[in-house]
Amino acid sequence: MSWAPCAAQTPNAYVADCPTRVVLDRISDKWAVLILGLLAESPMRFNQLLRTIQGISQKMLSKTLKNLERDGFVTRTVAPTVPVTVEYAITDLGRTLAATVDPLRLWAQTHFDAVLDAQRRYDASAAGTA
Amino acid sequence: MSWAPCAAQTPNAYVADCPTRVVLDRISDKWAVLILGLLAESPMRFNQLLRTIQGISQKMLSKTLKNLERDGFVTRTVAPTVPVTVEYAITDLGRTLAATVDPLRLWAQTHFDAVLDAQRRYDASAAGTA
DNA sequence: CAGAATCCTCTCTGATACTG
DNA sequence: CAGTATCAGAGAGGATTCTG
Repeated sequence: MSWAPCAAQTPNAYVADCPTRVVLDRISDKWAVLILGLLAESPMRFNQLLRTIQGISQKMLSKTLKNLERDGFVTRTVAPTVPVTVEYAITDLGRTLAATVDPLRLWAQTHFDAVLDAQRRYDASAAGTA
Repeated sequence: MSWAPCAAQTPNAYVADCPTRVVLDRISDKWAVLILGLLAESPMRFNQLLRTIQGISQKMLSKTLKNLERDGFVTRTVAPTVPVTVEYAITDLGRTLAATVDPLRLWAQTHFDAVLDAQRRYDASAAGTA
């Protein structure tokens, strides 16, 4: 709902770029990338993720996992043990996404200081402006 | 405020990865990537961007540009013409970010169908589950 | 263990009106 | 032209409670 940018009819390729927005929206999920990264290392169970991430609510974990599963990035496997056991694992598709997002992590680490510097400069001059 | 994941003390590298989150949060700004992409092609003025993007509100454009400027991704240049003219341009830092995000665009375009397929399958089976 | 359902708050965002 | 200020609605997300 409300895919405004998709309706834009400008000749610019970036504007009408819907698939990109879909992906970016998933990436922007505060926890999605984090979970994907964890699952890329090894499959995990629900409460295991809940404990590992620590800061995520049960609701958000549930919701995020559901989204990731829906997009085909992770699989959900239920083992009919006594207290039911559910394991989440990354898919091949999810793995390619994780691999694509990874450079962003490196960029962030590399340019983090530059960004912080820019912010400090901006805030300093903005203080005088206001 | 509320940087929960930063507070997590797990041994996993992904969890405490703050710079990544900062970058992802900026990327997740619905319009930030779009604007950055436009400015990467050529500098633009405020209303020019407003008209080009078409679907963004003036408020969001203003806010997003301010954020991008604060992070050092774009510059804001005021020309003291009769009705004041403001030009926004991408910086070198912004350009490296745009370049890093670009693979994500390609990934999105390449795997968009796979994601849609996964969603359809999920929705179909979910219908039976519910 | 692995969630679903409920409540409630707080932010994001759009629409509208005003300014230099 | 290039914004800022204000109001109001929608939705994200946390805390808590309950279930199979």
